[in-house]
Amino acid sequence: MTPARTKAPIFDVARSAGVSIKTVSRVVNNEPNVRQRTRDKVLRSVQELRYLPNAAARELGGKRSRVVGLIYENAQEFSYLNDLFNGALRICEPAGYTLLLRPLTLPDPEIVEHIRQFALNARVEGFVLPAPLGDLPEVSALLREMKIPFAAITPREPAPDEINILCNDEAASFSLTELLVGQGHRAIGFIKGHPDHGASAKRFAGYRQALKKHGLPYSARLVRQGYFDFDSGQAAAARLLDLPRPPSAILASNDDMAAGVIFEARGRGLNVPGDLSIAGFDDTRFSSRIWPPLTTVRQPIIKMAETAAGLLIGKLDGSATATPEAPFECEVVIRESTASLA
Amino acid sequence: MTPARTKAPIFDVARSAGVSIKTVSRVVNNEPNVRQRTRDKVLRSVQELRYLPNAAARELGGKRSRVVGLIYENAQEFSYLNDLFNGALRICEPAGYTLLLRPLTLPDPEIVEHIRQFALNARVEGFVLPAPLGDLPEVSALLREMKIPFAAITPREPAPDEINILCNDEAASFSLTELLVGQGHRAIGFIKGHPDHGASAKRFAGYRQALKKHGLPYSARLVRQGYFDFDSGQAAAARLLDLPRPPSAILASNDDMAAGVIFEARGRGLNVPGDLSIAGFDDTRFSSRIWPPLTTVRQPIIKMAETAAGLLIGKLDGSATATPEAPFECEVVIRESTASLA
DNA sequence: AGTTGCATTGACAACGCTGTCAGCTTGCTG
DNA sequence: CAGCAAGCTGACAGCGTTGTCAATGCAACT
Repeated sequence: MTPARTKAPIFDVARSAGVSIKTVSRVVNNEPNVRQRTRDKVLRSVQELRYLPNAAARELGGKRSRVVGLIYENAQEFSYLNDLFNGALRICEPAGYTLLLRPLTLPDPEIVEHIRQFALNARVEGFVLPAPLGDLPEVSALLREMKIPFAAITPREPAPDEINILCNDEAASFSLTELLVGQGHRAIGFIKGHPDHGASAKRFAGYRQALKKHGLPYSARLVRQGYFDFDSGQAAAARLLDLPRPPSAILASNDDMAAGVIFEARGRGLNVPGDLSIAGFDDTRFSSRIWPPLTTVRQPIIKMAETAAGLLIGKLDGSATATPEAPFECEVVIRESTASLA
Repeated sequence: MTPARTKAPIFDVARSAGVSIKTVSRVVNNEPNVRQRTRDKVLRSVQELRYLPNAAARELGGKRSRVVGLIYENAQEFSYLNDLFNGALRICEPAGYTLLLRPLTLPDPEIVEHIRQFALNARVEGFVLPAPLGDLPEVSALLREMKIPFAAITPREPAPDEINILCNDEAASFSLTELLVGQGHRAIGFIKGHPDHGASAKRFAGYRQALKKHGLPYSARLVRQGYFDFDSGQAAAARLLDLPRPPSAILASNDDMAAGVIFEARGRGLNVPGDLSIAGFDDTRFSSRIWPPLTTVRQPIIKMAETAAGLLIGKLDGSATATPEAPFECEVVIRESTASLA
């Protein structure tokens, strides 16, 4: 008894549409050189039979895995990662791409090997590189060597031939500083972000420019290095508040550090914003939920991730459109952690 | 000119080891019936040539995709998701499985269709179902229909033939309540969690039991329904604090809601813990970073996820070991949001 | 009508594994 | 020492696509 197997799904579609499997393949992959009438016929059969191409066979036959990798620093703010993932997924899924996540613990002396293994194992065709990964020279060198294109999100220095997603951190920082100046603050402390992140330098630059514009003196005393984490924010705040003439406002380069500043301030019995105004960056999930709710800057991360994934997929699909893309706009969110100087 | 192609990687290994490709396949897949000497020879060649099996070919030939799906409610606490993912990944990766994430927005009338599509597209072989997904009957029905095994994490009602990862929420809630009682609190408010989550009922039960044990009257006035989110916590707190004789302590069924309670308390000028003690559940990233740091309960989520993934893979690989698995232990973390009644 | 050239289509061989099954070895048993 | 079962190994046929290339159709030309 010969089993009445129907060879493969694609055969069924081909038979039902009265064409060859190759033509079905062409239609499914949106290739040119198929008459409209034929295309319609095939499409109808595809729908009718709920045909779903077998990804494994596709990859084996066609050398394309349709896998996009998103590698990230595991210490990153979760809400940032979540937005990143959701944004990228929103583009990848409908485009028929699989989005694969891979956390990395930095610093990692073997990062190159880790990424290489991941790329090989998962047959990653293109990477989304959120900060600070886009700034690690060994990483971009590896990807270039492996000929895997990538989209860097807010890298410090945009790589010339790659996709870069930027946002106007500097302008946002400028605005935030101006806000504090407008509230009468004269001694404004600043906590820098992690030096490996592209955003850190930009945020600092915006701060300095705003001071300059308003004729306020820049004082290195009022600037401390932080590392984007809560503890470093708290430590930096402690040192700023220990100053003989402490600042009346502190600008932290992200919300985690700003939360650390609030923590430290409250620990000292200081009233926020009465005694000390505090602002951060990123508009984290908890920014609006700690007390007092944090004045901060919101990046359109979801949109940025969508754009990154979209451009990357465009490149992979060959429908390229290289892109200078204007930087994305950040938005200052004013809440209750900042107030006019009494 | 015939290109001197070496057929396929596995051929090279076979040649180098002086065996057939089938034997290489056996060794790589850890199948039985290979002499130790042969196995060693092959393994040596594998290492030497850095052989990496082609996943697509493997899937096409063998009908196994080695993909584990992790679907989750997008509104979940990020740190919870992060732990979940990292835990599961820690097991999947070395085992040669790919872990695929898929957020779901609940409630979703088309959830079944969404999961079906995901399972089909990604050829998912097994699912990890964190709460509350393990409790949706349509979801488990679908997976059973598709014959896809799953591991449910803290489901309300463990499914008989599936893998269930539990933890002793009830005991932890009991301890937490006892702690407050021990601090002299007599009127202890309770904010329930989302009714769809298995943990909610257990946490509530632990609270009641502790009251009972210590001879404190149970009062429905002091219990409010919440939904695990900040806002519902704040709203519930508002109603509890509006009571003619408000509680001196509030136990919220998770940290997000506890943060809402703190927020509400501070908004009313109440001193925490001086005027009101507050405790939560989950030991979220921010639990220790808000002011005051939160007394809470920590679940070993990473371990739970590891176990879930491990058991699931065991089932998929056929090296099953069905598992009654004792529930995991939660740990009460005492911080500064709770204090003795003055 | 015969040509030319391009658009359209199909036949068929990969792609790199695993499953099946038959064949060869071993080690025991009687 | 034949006989047999169990252990081990390899040949070969898929698996469901896509790439290649040859064949065909068709319109616009001579």
